[in-house]
Amino acid sequence: MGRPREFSDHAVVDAAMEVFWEKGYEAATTQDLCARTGLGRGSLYNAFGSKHRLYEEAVRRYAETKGAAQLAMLAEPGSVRERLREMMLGVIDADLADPGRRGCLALNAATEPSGRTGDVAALVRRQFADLEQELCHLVTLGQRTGELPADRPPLQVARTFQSAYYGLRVLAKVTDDRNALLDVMEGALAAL
Amino acid sequence: MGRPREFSDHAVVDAAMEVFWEKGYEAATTQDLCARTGLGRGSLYNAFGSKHRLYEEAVRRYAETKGAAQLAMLAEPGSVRERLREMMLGVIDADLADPGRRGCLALNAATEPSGRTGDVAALVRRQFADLEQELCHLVTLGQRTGELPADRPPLQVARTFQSAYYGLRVLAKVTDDRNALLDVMEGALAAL
DNA sequence: CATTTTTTGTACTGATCAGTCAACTATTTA
DNA sequence: TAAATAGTTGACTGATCAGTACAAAAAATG
Repeated sequence: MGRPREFSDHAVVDAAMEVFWEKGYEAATTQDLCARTGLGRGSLYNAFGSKHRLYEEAVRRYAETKGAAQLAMLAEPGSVRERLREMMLGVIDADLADPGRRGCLALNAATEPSGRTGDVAALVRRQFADLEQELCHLVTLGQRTGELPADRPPLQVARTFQSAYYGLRVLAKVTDDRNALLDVMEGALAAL
Repeated sequence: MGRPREFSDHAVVDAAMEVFWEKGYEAATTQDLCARTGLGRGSLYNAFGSKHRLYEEAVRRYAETKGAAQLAMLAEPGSVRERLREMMLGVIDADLADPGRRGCLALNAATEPSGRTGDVAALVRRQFADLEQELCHLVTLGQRTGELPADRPPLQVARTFQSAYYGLRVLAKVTDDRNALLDVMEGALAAL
């Protein structure tokens, strides 16, 4: 009861996510957030309490949308190598095409001091763990079907691939050298 | 001529480096920098001009000290695998032992928006390139001596290893799971 | 010793920060 | 329609920000 909200929570968190994604937590101002979300200060604080709580929501939303989409992509049909190649190629193209070089919000949050404690860190950990699990599942599958050599523990292989993947996204932050990124991809696939 | 400085530039930049390393660029305040360096605002600004210029100096200093030390470690005697294992083990131990989880300053700079443009980005790029080159040299050496299989381009192998290395440092930011980090190491070494 | 040059310490600046508050508006409920 | 409830608005707060101004202090130069 009472006056209804004039905005959709999802849309507002999506907008806030964009701000944090572009600027990081520290550099994002509440003014930026108001401008992008279209909300006044009062509404923003009434709905989310603080800049940091909104940040948590944004990271959560990132996991629910972008993170989930990536996991879904990995679950599509095709050989294991094809799917992993698809994922990395998609990231290379997306990162290089983005003039703001925002990269991966979860990775950004992991690196920024503000995201290394409390709820944000927990969200990031979970997102990392989800990817690890999906990759491990894929490697296990590939080993079972004979597509991949089965001489090494799937979890180890998955974790190494995941590391190469995050390293790739770090490199993509500062380099324009597509060939370097493609080398990372080829090497990571060859290491399976 | 004129009054001599009461401080050593190196010592001051070292102190500033610690601040930026712990807090990142945005969250580090000029007050933090004054407190840690022991300089007054006047001296700091007279000597370095701005917070951002001091940041540049700090990143440069990081490359000159920590970065160079790491490259030197890779050049020590021992088999290629031994040296690479040493490097990763050292990083795992160091990162997990650091309560502040500062990680690698160059990597932090690469992900923070402030470090993705201008001189700081150039410094980070160079540091990445230096490591790539040293790794490539090591792989080439290993392939020549027969320690490593020579069926893949050394540069590709080096780049993939480098990516896994940076990914490792990202993971170490949010996880305490030493086994997960060791898996990354073992997998990266197995992929050589 | 007086002048020049540079550093140092500190008080100060305007801007901007995250967050608050009270008046006002819109809706539900009785 | 009147009371209750919740959302919106924009001005406001004190704190803190990066950076500056300036006078005092310390050295070099003549």
